[in-house]
Amino acid sequence: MTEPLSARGFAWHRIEQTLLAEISAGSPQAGSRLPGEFDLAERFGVNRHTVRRAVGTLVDRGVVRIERGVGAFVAERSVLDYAIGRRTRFRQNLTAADRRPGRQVLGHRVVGATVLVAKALAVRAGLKVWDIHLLGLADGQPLSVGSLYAPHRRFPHLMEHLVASGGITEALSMAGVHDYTRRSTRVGARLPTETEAALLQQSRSMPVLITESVDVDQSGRPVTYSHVAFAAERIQFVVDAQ
Amino acid sequence: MTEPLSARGFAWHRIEQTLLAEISAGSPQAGSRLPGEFDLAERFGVNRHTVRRAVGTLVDRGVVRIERGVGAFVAERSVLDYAIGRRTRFRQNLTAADRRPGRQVLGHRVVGATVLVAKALAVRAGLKVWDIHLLGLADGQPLSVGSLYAPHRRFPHLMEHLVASGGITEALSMAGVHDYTRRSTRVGARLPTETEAALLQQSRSMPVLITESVDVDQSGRPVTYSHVAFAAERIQFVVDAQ
DNA sequence: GTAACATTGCTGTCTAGACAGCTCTGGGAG
DNA sequence: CTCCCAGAGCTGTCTAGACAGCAATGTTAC
Repeated sequence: MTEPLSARGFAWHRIEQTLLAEISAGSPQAGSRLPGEFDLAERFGVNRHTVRRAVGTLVDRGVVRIERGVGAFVAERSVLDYAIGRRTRFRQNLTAADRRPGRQVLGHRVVGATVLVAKALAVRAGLKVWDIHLLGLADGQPLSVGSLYAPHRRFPHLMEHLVASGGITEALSMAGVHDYTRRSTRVGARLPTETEAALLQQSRSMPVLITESVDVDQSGRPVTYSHVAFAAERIQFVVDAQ
Repeated sequence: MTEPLSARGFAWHRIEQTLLAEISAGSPQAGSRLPGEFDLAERFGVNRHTVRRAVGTLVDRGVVRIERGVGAFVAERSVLDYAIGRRTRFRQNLTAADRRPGRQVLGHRVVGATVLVAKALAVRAGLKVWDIHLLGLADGQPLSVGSLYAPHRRFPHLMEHLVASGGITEALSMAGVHDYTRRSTRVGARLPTETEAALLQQSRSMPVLITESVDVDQSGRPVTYSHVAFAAERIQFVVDAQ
């Protein structure tokens, strides 16, 4: 919910800060359960709804995770370093961090390129392109979700290759593109849509990092364009000078 | 507040969707005022608090902006493209986008380098370093807030130079570093702290993009280390292959 | 032993009302 | 004419209570 800057001094804010301090101090350990709403209300001498307000902001911050009908738990997390550079590869990045990579095709279709996609792929608007909806996993946990666009004419069997090999690099290789490099990446952040939050299994109030990227083949010709949302609480991008 | 995935079907969710659709359709134009809480409550046949829940989620999404004592307004925004590369410069990026750049020193002190800062600057932990708290402005509106770290021994008069010139590039030049390049940048996203939200004049539920960067001089020696939070709703990073 | 059921404890939604605090506006005092 | 202040209109906080819905537990019937 909205949290004005004048929040200091209000009961719910005081309770939020107290709980936050206790969690930081390790009193309710990561993963363990918080007292119930009625217990907390009694402890702080306020109504249950005021406690709900305080705990709600902690959920928004990602400090606390709530299971309906069960209780509130202190959240736990770990952040992945994801290198962005000329040779950005999902699989490579994850194995480098000792995480088990996973790809899942959520759906695919052939559509006319929008102006944005067409510009990125350097084709004319309306040209048939693949739109492959992909989920990226790290150790089985969802990490990214987004669309991969590629010209259908140049890669008519891309989906079959993708299904057969399981990796994008491999699928492109089967299609004759044995090497590709990242030409540009745009990075932004926003709150996720309902669908994104559900697929990433994260709260709607935790941000997602948005990347829009173009990969080109050895001759500099655009091969794929990707629009991907990453769970910001589980990832961090690293841009090194090349 | 927390928004479970089973939200569909509840009154507040229905109201949220209805208002969202109307805003998307342009009925309450960007910048214009929404009806008051009592009016909306009457219109949807619910209690005022249920309307507040719905509007609150729209505020969290950045669709609506609330001014206390006045009313709720449809938010409007514009996103700045900010290039991240070897020659990343705040002033340059802004003037390239035809925005008026501004810097404001919020405070400065000399501290012992933490392990993190020491590692970035390639000095021993505990060495005296500048910690200059800076606010970055675009057309007078706050865009970024963060700390700039630099070895105090090498740049004893950095603050004076910064005040005299107003720019980091200029201040470093006066200290003998006539050119520097970005060695690495880490990009992440999270929700802002209370202070950050206040300084950036944004909602606590809108994400900030976090960059940690190291600039090096021509000999490759680290010059400055920066930890900066950008208002994600007003900026987008562009990483181009160099 | 096991499957179906009822109970218990918890979170989620909604209503109703009271009061505080902020912003703007209009009227009166100077 | 200007300044100040009261009031109107609005959002923010908190209380109180009711009921729905979910999950785990224990109990009963087979």
